[in-house]
Amino acid sequence: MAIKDSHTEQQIKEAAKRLFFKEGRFKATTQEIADAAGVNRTLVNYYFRSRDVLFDEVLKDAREAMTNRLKTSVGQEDIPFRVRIESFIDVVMEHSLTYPYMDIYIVSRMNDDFNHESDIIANIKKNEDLKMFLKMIEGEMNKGNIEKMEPVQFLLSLMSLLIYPVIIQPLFKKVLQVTDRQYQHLLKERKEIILKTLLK
Amino acid sequence: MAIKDSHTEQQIKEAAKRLFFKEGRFKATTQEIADAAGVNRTLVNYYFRSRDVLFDEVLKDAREAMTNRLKTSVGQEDIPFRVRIESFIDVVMEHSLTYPYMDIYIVSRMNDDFNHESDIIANIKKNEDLKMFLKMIEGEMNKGNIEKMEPVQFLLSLMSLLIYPVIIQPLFKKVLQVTDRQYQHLLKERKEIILKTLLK
DNA sequence: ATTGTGTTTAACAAAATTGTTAAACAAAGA
DNA sequence: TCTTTGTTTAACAATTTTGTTAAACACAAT
Repeated sequence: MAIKDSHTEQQIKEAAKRLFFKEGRFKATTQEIADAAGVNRTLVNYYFRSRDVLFDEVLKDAREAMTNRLKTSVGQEDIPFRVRIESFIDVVMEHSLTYPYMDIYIVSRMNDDFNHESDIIANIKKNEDLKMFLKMIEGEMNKGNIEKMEPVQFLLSLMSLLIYPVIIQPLFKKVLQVTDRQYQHLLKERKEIILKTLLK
Repeated sequence: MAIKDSHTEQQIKEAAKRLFFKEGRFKATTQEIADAAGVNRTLVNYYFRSRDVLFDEVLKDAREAMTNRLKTSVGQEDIPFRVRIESFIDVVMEHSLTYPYMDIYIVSRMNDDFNHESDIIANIKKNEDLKMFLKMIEGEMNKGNIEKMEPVQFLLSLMSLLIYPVIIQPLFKKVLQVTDRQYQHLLKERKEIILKTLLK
């Protein structure tokens, strides 16, 4: 076997993640993915059985990477709440800039997939880390550090403020008539704004 | 000519809006649209030349409807800022609940359409109403009613808090393990939360 | 050198999707 | 009634997309 090329599978995955999650090419074909990876299209079917399986695998990968990054930074013990939130913002913001369309693509696939064929999507569920995070938020509310509300609402607001400006970027650049540079600048400023907005 | 059926075109449009913007079926085929409208598929091509033209027309319709609703409520003269914002929230929230995926679908189409074939998308631009709205926000910042920042950032936050929770609904219902009823309840509560969050 | 294993390719088949054409149809007006 | 106009349908053609198969290939181990 050709050891040098054992990374073909990885190249295909990378290309798929790029097209699906980064460039938001929701209907990228196997041909386009193969082209982006610089390989023969048949290899997509050789390594992954179908386009859907490929999608599910890269989705699983990307979600796991995300979860791990959150665990090792936000999940640390004995750090003050504010630092934890800052950490959360950093990780999610970076992830969101790398793969802006990941979550939206999941939603899009959920909407298409009314037969519930995807195990990966079927297995998305509340995990312990999330429960802990929500508990922590609740604690801060009781301490009076955050406005009181359902902890889930705080999480919703936080995620909204972080992710929406990134996914809506192409449209807002036109609507607001700002250049790419200007918009990137706006995004960078958002961490401080989000902190001020949510942690008064 | 059959007067009774002059609404066929409208039925197709309604079905398209429903599938594209409400149900988030991004890759809905002309057949699916025709089925949803209860008409023969060929009629889609008869009334609209192609799927893309149909998309552009319903997009144009939906955006115009939205703009008009904003104009007649938010755009009124001599109303206090807070009422104006409340009005904005009401209109955008209602629109977002009716057509959650509209903006995202536009973005998705912009990402696909690197040849810039769509006039409707090409013609999206900053309008006077938006400029006025941003000016008004700036004014309130100077009066000290809102945290000072780029007015555009305020708009971004406002839109994020309003729209993201709606589009991410299918995913978050799974992640948070809440029922549809519970999530709808969360969404209803958001108006107050957004007001408290942004207009301290 | 040859065998075996995993990789890559081209050729093929099947299905899905789109758009066109020509004929059938329905109703209104001459 | 007959003609005209606009609507609807079925049949067709073209294209795109997917997935399979079998052969070619490369390399490692024997």
